[in-house]
Amino acid sequence: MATGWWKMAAVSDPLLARLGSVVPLTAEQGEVVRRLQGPARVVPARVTIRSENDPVASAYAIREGWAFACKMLPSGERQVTDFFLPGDVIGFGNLFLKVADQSIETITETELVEISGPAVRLATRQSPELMDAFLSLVSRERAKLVEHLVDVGRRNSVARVAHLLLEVGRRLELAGHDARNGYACPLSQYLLADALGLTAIHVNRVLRKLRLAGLLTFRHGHVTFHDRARLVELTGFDPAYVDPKPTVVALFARMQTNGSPAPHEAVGGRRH
Amino acid sequence: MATGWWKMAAVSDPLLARLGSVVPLTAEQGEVVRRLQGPARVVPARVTIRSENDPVASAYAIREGWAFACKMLPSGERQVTDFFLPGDVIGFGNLFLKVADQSIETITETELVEISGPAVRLATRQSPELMDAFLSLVSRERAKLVEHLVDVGRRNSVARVAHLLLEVGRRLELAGHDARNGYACPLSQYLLADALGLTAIHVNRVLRKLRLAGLLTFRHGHVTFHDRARLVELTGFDPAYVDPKPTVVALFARMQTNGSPAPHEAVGGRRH
DNA sequence: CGAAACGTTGAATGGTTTCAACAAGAGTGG
DNA sequence: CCACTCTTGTTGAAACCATTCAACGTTTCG
Repeated sequence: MATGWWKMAAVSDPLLARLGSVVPLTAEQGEVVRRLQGPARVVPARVTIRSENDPVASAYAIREGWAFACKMLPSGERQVTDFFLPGDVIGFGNLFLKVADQSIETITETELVEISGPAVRLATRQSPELMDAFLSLVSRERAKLVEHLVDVGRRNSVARVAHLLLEVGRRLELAGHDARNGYACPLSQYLLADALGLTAIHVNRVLRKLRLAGLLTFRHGHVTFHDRARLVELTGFDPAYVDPKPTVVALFARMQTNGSPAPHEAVGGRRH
Repeated sequence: MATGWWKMAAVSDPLLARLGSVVPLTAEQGEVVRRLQGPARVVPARVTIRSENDPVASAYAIREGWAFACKMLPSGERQVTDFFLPGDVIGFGNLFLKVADQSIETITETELVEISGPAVRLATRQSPELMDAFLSLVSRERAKLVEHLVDVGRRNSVARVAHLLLEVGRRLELAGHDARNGYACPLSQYLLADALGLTAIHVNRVLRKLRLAGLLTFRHGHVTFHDRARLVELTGFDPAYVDPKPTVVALFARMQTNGSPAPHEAVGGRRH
């Protein structure tokens, strides 16, 4: 962390914060969550934390720094599937696979906490609330993936780049950083390219276009939004899929007390 | 089902089959699984079973027919995120979101069973084995999504189309159909295009190219593989992500009996 | 039969990549 | 501290791939 320009305030317990944002947890449950985690560990930049096909025994919480998940193709190309920001909890979706289907690598120096998979499994069995919170995180991971697929499949390169930078900004805001008008961003144009299905060269040109259009500037590791309204319009960015929603738990609870465990309403008949 | 040419033998209980392929279930647990499901219902082709932003109260199992999940963009374009085949269980990944993040529509006439979300939730709380099986299905959904993202982001159009057709073939095989050399396939070129981030017109040209290259033929609703080896080489297709693996359960069980609930091994130090 | 969805083809256009080259910044070791 | 290297950023020109527009054939279904 020689330069440290991208450094941000570390959350004391990211996992607890994330789970708690979904379901209110008692002090006792908070203690259980704390015990799922190993000691904090500092990993240098550009280190592979876990490789594809490695056995999966843990998830991770990032207290500080940036990382990403990717998959390599036989041809040597790579597809970045997700970026991980300070405060993010990662790898829950892999926890029930025998081997990891993606690698995880650090971008900057990163302080992370290992979360024991088996311990998570035990805890969720003992506490339904924890299971709900846990499943919520998995759902969020999935929702991000779906949005990413839409991005790559059906948006043009300008909207693609802008959309990703808006998403990252929104996620930083949710983690308590002020990213409304911009943020420090250690993502290289190569990483952006591999996430968005473009070449780094083209990402460069797209960034120039965005800059000349007065929409946003991404230079020297800093993203600045110049015209948020037009950016949102251009990309169709809707932060719903990253914002922490109260889970469906409330709904479930209501249904149970109504004594109607299996409602089979008629299937809709809309035609397209 | 006027023509019925694509009709296939319906599985008696797809949900039970899928869960059972992951974790061995007792007769008692099988009975619980059976009670999660509503009556079978036949839905015509081209019907929206569930729309984006609808509240999520159930998942579905397809006894027969094909369906797909998609997301619409403000521009009116759509991104197909997954196809659902006979025997597939769908929508588990959405079960813990408040509202659906994707629509689900039938392609052919479809016979499906509704699976009550609240009932699933209760069942998984009472039976750890069911929870494992349930989480495994969610993981598989996620793995398919990741592979799809790689497809759209980093494969050329020819490999993209071929890869999707290989995947569908493999999934049909796993469901007990003989699809080694080909299969009946009701997917239109428009659907393929919206799944793969291409235009229908271009999909048409790509299919011609594949046909002329002697690799595969997709015409009149039937896919035929002419040179599987070269197709696999061309696409880098590795069915691991669709094949039902024994869950990580065995591993977990071993760790628990070792009395080591939270192993925090050193993080790997590989550099890229 | 007629309508609607799906498939097919050509020609022109435009977006993206490729290749090649060079500039700028960050980190390393003498 | 400077020279060196490595990574990242930047630009131009040519080649390529995919889309668009427009038209027509085919199949399916009411």
